[in-house]
Amino acid sequence: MISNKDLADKLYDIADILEIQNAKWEPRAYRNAALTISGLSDDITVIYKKGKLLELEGVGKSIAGSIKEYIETGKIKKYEELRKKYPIDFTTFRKIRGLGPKRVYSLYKNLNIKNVHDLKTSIDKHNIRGLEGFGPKSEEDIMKNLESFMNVKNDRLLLGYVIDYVDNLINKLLKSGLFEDVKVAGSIRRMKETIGDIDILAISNKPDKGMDFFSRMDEVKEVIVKGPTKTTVSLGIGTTCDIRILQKKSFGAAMQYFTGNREHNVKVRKIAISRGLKLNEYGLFDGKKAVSAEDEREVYKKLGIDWIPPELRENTGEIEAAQSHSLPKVVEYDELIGDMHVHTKDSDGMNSLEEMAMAAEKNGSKYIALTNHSKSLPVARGLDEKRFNEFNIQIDKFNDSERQIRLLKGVEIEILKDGSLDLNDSCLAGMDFVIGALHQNLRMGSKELTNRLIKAINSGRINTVAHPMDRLIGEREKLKLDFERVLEACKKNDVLLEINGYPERSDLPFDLVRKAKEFGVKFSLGSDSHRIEHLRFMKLAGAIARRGWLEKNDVINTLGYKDILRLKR
DNA sequence: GCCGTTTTCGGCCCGACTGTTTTCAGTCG
Repeated sequence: MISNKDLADKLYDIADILEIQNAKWEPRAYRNAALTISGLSDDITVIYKKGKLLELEGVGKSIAGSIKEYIETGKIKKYEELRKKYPIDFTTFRKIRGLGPKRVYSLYKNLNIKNVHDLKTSIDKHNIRGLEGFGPKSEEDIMKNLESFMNVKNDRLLLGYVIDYVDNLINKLLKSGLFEDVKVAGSIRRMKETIGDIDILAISNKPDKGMDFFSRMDEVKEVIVKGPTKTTVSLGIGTTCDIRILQKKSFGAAMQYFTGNREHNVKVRKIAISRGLKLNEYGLFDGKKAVSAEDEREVYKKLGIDWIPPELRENTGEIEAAQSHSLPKVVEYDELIGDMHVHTKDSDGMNSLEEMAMAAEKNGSKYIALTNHSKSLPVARGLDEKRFNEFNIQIDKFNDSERQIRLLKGVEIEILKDGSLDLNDSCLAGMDFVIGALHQNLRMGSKELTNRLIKAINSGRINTVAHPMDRLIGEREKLKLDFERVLEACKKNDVLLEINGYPERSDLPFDLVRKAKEFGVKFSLGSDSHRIEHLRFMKLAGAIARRGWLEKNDVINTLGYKDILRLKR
């Protein structure tokens, strides 16, 4: 079985080699195809079997042929032949900053450097300086970048743990008095679950001083590039940060330019070209005249495109929808008035019922569901029927008090190995909201696992499925479920799917959210809080909902307390 | 090699920074 990543790497390698051979446009074509494939949510093999390769952006007859060949034989003849001529580890070299195909080739041609090991040896012998186009500075930079490549775990950071850090950074910049405005763009503005770097845009009349201030902040580990309009640094938290300083009159264009993912931006710029205009970070231009620049909405409008919420700017159809004025009105963060997944210290949380309730009320929640674990999850000190009944009496007492916030009696119940539920029916009858969860015995075949989950969905006892894919970003892959069968069962039984905002989980993933919505399934959002500081993860769940194109009616957290109670099973 | 609301041929997103050049190629995002 081949992976999308392996295929994309091979296509990128082909592009690199073709570029060495001075091919003009083919490298770009191969890179476009590789980019599309690495961004797919479906397995390329599945797409191939459906006969839909040619529908992929950037994949034409020739590349589709190569993909077919790779899936069927495990090899691509064109790739093998090119690699025979250039036996270079391009895939690894691409990850080292400052080494593109041309310089990699020069190193190979002159010093027979084929891989990272060879590179290290040549650096140690100072063989690189003196090469045409390389000086002592180049050698030093390559050494530094090689070192940081070997040291840095190439993990992307989790959005949930970066947001506050970036807010703090921005506040420091604003407080310096050197900037009129500072905003975050890039993947953080899109609220992507993981981020590769931090993009900051700033307005300043004193760009030189502003750049000096920025590059000397405590958070900065090293300055990578520094100019009057653009500076890149690496930060102590293990990521790079770009800052661009602009004038107020072009800030909207810059926000547009630096927010969308690459494919989104390329497509929007192409639309500009098709209208005889040019779009860059300084504005939308008709010749030399700026048609619009200060306001982001205006930039889109002038291109005949409705404004697109940042979370949607991934080139997954949002541009076409915005052109035909058929974008969904995605759910707003402040429409999410309750949190449907909260733990207390009665199972594995850190705070009491009262502490969680009051913190949530302070955050603006109208209600939260207290959903502790059930007895068959001993590591989380799961509750049995008796303890749940006692706990629910505390909830009744709290709800009788004068406080504004309301608590729902809930449980995150174990779906046992045979698909049955971990608490008896009379206990479940006392619950307002039941979350079914798979936590244990996950090493079973796809069919068995799917049947187990569907049995629970068919039970008529659960409201939603906790973190349905059970993935942990960077640690554990998604469950091998037959997702379409799960969706059918959910729809038939009016069972929701959870969007779990806990950063490592971020589950359902947004692309599957969208698929589930198209199926007609609805959603419950939860922070999966285990302490009061986690309650803010509701916003991350909201972001995933928006990234999955969900509207107000797709999400139960937009309901009032009384309507939520009607969901009781 | 890919693609099409000016096109099945003739284009292909755009600009900043760096080091090594002496006006620019390479790299990055």
